[in-house]
Amino acid sequence: MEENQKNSEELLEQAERAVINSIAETMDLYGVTPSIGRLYATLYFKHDPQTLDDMKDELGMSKPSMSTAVRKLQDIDIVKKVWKKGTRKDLFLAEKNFFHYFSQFFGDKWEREAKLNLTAINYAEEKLKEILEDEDAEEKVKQRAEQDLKQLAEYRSYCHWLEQLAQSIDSGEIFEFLPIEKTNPEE
Amino acid sequence: MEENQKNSEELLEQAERAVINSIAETMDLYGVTPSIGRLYATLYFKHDPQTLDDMKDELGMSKPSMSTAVRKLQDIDIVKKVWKKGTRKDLFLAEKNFFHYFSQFFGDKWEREAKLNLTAINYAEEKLKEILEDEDAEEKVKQRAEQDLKQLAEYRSYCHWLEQLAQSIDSGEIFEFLPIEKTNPEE
DNA sequence: AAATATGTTAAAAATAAATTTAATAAAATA
DNA sequence: TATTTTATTAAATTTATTTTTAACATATTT
Repeated sequence: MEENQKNSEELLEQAERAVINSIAETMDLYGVTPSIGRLYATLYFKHDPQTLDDMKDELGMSKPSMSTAVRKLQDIDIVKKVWKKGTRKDLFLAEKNFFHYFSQFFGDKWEREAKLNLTAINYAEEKLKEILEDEDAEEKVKQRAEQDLKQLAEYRSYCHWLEQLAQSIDSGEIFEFLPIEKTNPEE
Repeated sequence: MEENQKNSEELLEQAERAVINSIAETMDLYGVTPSIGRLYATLYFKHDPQTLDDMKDELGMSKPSMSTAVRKLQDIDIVKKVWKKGTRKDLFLAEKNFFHYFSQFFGDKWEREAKLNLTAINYAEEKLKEILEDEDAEEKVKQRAEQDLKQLAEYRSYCHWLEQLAQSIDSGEIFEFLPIEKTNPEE
């Protein structure tokens, strides 16, 4: 029985460890460093809020590292500070809903990308049209301006599409097109 | 007239420069360094294929840098090597369809993320179920195993959803839900 | 108010990534 | 086949990022 208890704990450890590793490995996609990814993955399996000291012991890193890492995770809204009576230390809990995270992250990124590029495209189109309207401009330059304008029109389409996508994720509309399915185990 | 020709060229330069800067700035989203992003942005406005020497002159960097940068861009399929009679130097042309790029990039990333995590989730679920079936396991451990299983079921849903999304982008189905619109200028 | 506990900022150190120069390899011309 | 041109790899350098140690600030307890 002693034996078995030990075994169960080991199994639990193995199970969690496997998922922690894969989360940490894939989290670079969301713009966090491996260490910060690993911190999040570790918190993902904590069902009670953790202190900075807990984290530093768990990961074998310094406390300032934990402090900055956890702030980064708060910035991207996947870790929250919680309050508990009687504790002086700050306590943190991981947001476990990946959809929330996904939406936030890509929504922001795509919106930023679209906005920035659309601004540049608008500016460029203005200049290029000036060239086309200038009777004294060299033919070669005019041709190139025209070619650029054609290209930029396509780019504009793409930016607008990105905005649409971001918006449909933000509003949740996308889940009408691609519903979230409660899936059954074993693939 | 001399004056005006000069002016048109300047306008063209300004127009292209603005878009090059914004592309370079947003391209980190697609996992390339600023330099490589800038190289792509520069190639985006070249209507004739460019040699490594062209690029190195344009960006003021070394040839080996251009060589590795252009290979990276080939890897992610947004630059193609082209062949032209009579030239000994390699020639490269930018893929200008951003949808193509978007699909490729996120499709791959999301598929990889989903696959890797699903593998870990499957492994973990197996172990956790073993714990639940073990009569000698401590109650505390069993409870935690159950909690983990619940969490992982949600995570599995997310991974499957990601796979769906990747697939619908890959197949183009997503464009039925979010059509690409030919947009008109000035926002 | 002094002592202690906690978290954060700043400087320093360590690590990793990007870039260049130099060396090598491969291909093309003479 | 020797020479030249072009591209790539390897080593060295530079630059940027991450992490730590040490100093500081803030709050809490005694």
